[in-house]
Amino acid sequence: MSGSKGDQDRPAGSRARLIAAAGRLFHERGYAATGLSEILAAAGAPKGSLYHHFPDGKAGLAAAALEAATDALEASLRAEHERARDAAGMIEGYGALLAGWLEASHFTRGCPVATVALEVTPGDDVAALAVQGAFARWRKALGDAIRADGVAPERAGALAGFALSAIEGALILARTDRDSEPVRAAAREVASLVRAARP
Amino acid sequence: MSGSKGDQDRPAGSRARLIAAAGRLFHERGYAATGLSEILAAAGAPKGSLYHHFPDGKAGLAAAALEAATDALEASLRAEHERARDAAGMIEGYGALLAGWLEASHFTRGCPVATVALEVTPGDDVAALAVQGAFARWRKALGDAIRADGVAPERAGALAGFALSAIEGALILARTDRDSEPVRAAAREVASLVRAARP
DNA sequence: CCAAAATTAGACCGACCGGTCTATATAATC
DNA sequence: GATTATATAGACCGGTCGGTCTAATTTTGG
Repeated sequence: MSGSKGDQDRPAGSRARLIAAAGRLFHERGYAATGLSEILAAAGAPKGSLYHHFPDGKAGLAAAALEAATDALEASLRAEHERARDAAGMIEGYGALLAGWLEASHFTRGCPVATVALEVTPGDDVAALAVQGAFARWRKALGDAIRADGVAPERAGALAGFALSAIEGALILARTDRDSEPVRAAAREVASLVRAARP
Repeated sequence: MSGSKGDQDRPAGSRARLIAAAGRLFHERGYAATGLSEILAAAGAPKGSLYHHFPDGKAGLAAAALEAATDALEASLRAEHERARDAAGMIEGYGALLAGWLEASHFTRGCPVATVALEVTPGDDVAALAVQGAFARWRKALGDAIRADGVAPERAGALAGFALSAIEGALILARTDRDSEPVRAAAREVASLVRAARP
């Protein structure tokens, strides 16, 4: 093969196509509402491939898709931090980015993790951990950036959590109202709080 | 019967029991993940009753459950406004209320509307409208309270939307982390913003 | 008391669910 | 080129899905 194992080749291995298709469908419709047959059809793969690459079936595929989405979003967040000078600018820029993605998907894709997060039931340990981990990583990335601005660690942690809350919530409202303004507004409000917390 | 049509009697008519059971299950697990058979079993009603009271089946039942939940939450919000003196106090009190409910349900019930909101697909017009309406009503209730404090209407509207975003997002994080602190924290942050906006 | 309406009851339906399994094809390794 | 992993392919399974339909029962109104 042209790439190393785990990389997605341009013609795309079926494993990568399955993750991509599952990610998109879970993102838009949710976990329970998405059938394996839809995923298979979207990925152009037979069932055998799915259970070869993901012995745990739908749940394993979801875990992989969740992790991929988390990686991508965390990378975007950190990239946005490098682009902007400070944490406040990062947050505003990230809000704009998310708002743009939401519009581009015609308001069908908000936060890929939240969709699954609300379907997790006590007992779904794998999914619960994946979702928890995703939020924890974003919170850490946000906290790192805010602390780098000289904000007191305790206040920085609180602001990171609050920023995450506000943006997650705004994504839901924006998706529902088919209007990305709430996301940009939330980012602006939070950025303003972060600026006020700087020494 | 002891009550007028539409009221839920104490022994409870099957219509009311269906709405209650559906509300609870959709709230905890989501729409797609909840089967009719579970709802029927929880309500102790046969299928005939469901399709008699809700000719549109699962979707109609969900709409009714969503409306009931919205009514209850809006009433709580307005009651909290009467209890507290001002909008900021109302928001903090409401955050505490939501946090308490989340804990009481062992972190299985966050926002009943958000769960369904994220499963709505373009074409689900009834559900989309119900969800949109729920958020709009809460936003209005929040805005009314903030305006009553003398905050400029434009700023009050923005703060109401932001408050809703923050609390909705916090409910997701709190449910995921099994820790209600994000909800109280979000309410505190928003309340502080509202106080700062007063004349 | 009886007819009419409202409600309950659940058997039944085709479609689809996620998952298993065997057979085949394609690559990698010797 | 033979052998062994790796991956593809899809028929097939029991179970459950949401929904329909007929019959029995209860309640209501005259």
